[in-house]
Amino acid sequence: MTTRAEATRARLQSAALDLFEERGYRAVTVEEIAAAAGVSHMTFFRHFPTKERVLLDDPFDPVIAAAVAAQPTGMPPIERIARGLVSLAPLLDQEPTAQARRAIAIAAREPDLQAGMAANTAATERAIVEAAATAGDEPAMRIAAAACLAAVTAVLLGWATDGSTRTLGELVSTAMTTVVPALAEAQVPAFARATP
Amino acid sequence: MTTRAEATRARLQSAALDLFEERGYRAVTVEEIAAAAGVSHMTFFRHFPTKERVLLDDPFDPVIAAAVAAQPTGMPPIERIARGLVSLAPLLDQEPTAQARRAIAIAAREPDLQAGMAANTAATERAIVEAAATAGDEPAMRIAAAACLAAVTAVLLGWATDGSTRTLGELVSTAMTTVVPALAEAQVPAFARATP
DNA sequence: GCAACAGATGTTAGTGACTAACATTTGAGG
DNA sequence: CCTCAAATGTTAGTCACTAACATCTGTTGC
Repeated sequence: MTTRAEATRARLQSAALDLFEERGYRAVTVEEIAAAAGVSHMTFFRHFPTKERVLLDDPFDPVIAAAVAAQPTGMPPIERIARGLVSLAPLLDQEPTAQARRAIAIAAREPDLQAGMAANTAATERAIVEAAATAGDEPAMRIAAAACLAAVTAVLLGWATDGSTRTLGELVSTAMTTVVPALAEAQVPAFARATP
Repeated sequence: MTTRAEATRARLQSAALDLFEERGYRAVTVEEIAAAAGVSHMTFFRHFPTKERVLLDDPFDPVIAAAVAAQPTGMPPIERIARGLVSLAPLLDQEPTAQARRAIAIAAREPDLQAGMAANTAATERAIVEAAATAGDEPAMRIAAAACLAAVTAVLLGWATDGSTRTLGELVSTAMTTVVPALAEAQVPAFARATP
C-alpha cells in the first residue's frame, strides 16, 4: 500500500532524473522538478531536504549494516564486511536497479554532486561501524569498511557509466573476492571456506 | 613575499575561523566574514568558491601525492602509501598546525560540513591514485588509499577534538605502523625494513 | 615625479536554494 | 455527510552565489 506522500516522492525522483539527464543537474531548478511532478516547490522540500538528495538519497545503509552485523564474528573485519556485502548480492539482483543506475551515472559526471556522493559513502561506512563493530575493533572496522566501500564504489561507477550487462550482485561479489585477498596479501582464502 | 591577495585570503580565513567558533558555521553569513576581514562579499568569493571552502581548503593534496609517488615501487600499494604518509611526519611537525586544528574541530561538529570533509578525503584519494598508481594497479591503489586515509581521518578527528598534546607527525606515524600490519594480517613487517 | 597598466577590490542587480508561518485541500473513518 | 489529520499550497522572506561593470592601488618604465 503506497501512501499519497510516497507516490509524490516517487514522482519527484522520477521527474528529477528525467530533467537532470536532459539538461544537467545545475540547469534544472527545484521549481521545474516540482512542476514536472505536479506539486509546488514547498512539497519538494518536504520530501527532500536539499536538491541533491532527490538524486542521492537511498535506503540501503541500514540493510548493508545489518548484513555485515549478521556475519559471524571471529574473522578479520575486512573479511566480515566483504562477506556481508556479498550476502546482499541476491537482493541487489532482484531490486529494480534501473533508476539507481541512471542516478549514479548522473552523479558521476556532475562535479556539484561529488561531495554528496562522498558523503553517502561516508554515511554507509559509519552505519557499518556502528552496527557491526565489537569492543575495541572500531578503528580496524572503519578502515576495512573504507577499503571495501572504495572497491564497491569503483564497481558501481563502472556499472553505471560503462555499458556493463552484468548484474550488481555479480559485480560486487567479484570485487570482494578479488579485493579481500589483495588486501590480505593473498594468504587468507576468504571465500574458499564454506558459506553457511 | 606575501602579496596583497594572499594577505586578504589569510584575513578571510582567520575571521571565518573566529566567527564560526563563536556562533557556529550556519549562523555566520559570508557578508559578516567579509566585513570582519575588511572587504566586500565579492572579494570573499574571488578567494573561495563557496562558503565552506574558506574552512575546508587545504593545499596538502599535491604534497601528499608527491610523497607517495616518491616511495619506491615493488611493494604492496598499502605499504607504499603508508610509507609516503609517514615520510610527511617531519613536515607536519614544523607546519603551523593551530589553524588546521581549529578548522577540523569545527568541521567535525558541524553537520553542514561533513559532506565537504568527505569530499576532501575523496580528493586526496584521487590525487594519490593519479600521482602514484602504476600500470594496472589503480584499483588496488584506490582501495589502499581509502584504507590509509580512513586511519588518518580518525587520527585527525581525535587530534582536533580531544586535547591531544602529541604532534600530528607522531599520530600519523603511529596510525600507519599499527594499521598496515592489521590490514596485511600482521605478516608484513612493514616498518622493520630499513627506511632509506 | 608621473603616466600607464594590471591586479585587486567595490557596486549593483540579479537568480535560485532553502525556510517559516499560515491557509487550504484531500482522503479515510465514523 | 462530517470530521480530523495528513498532505499540499501561498506568501514572503534570507542568504549563497554570479555577472557586468566601475574603481582603486601599487608597480613599472620614462
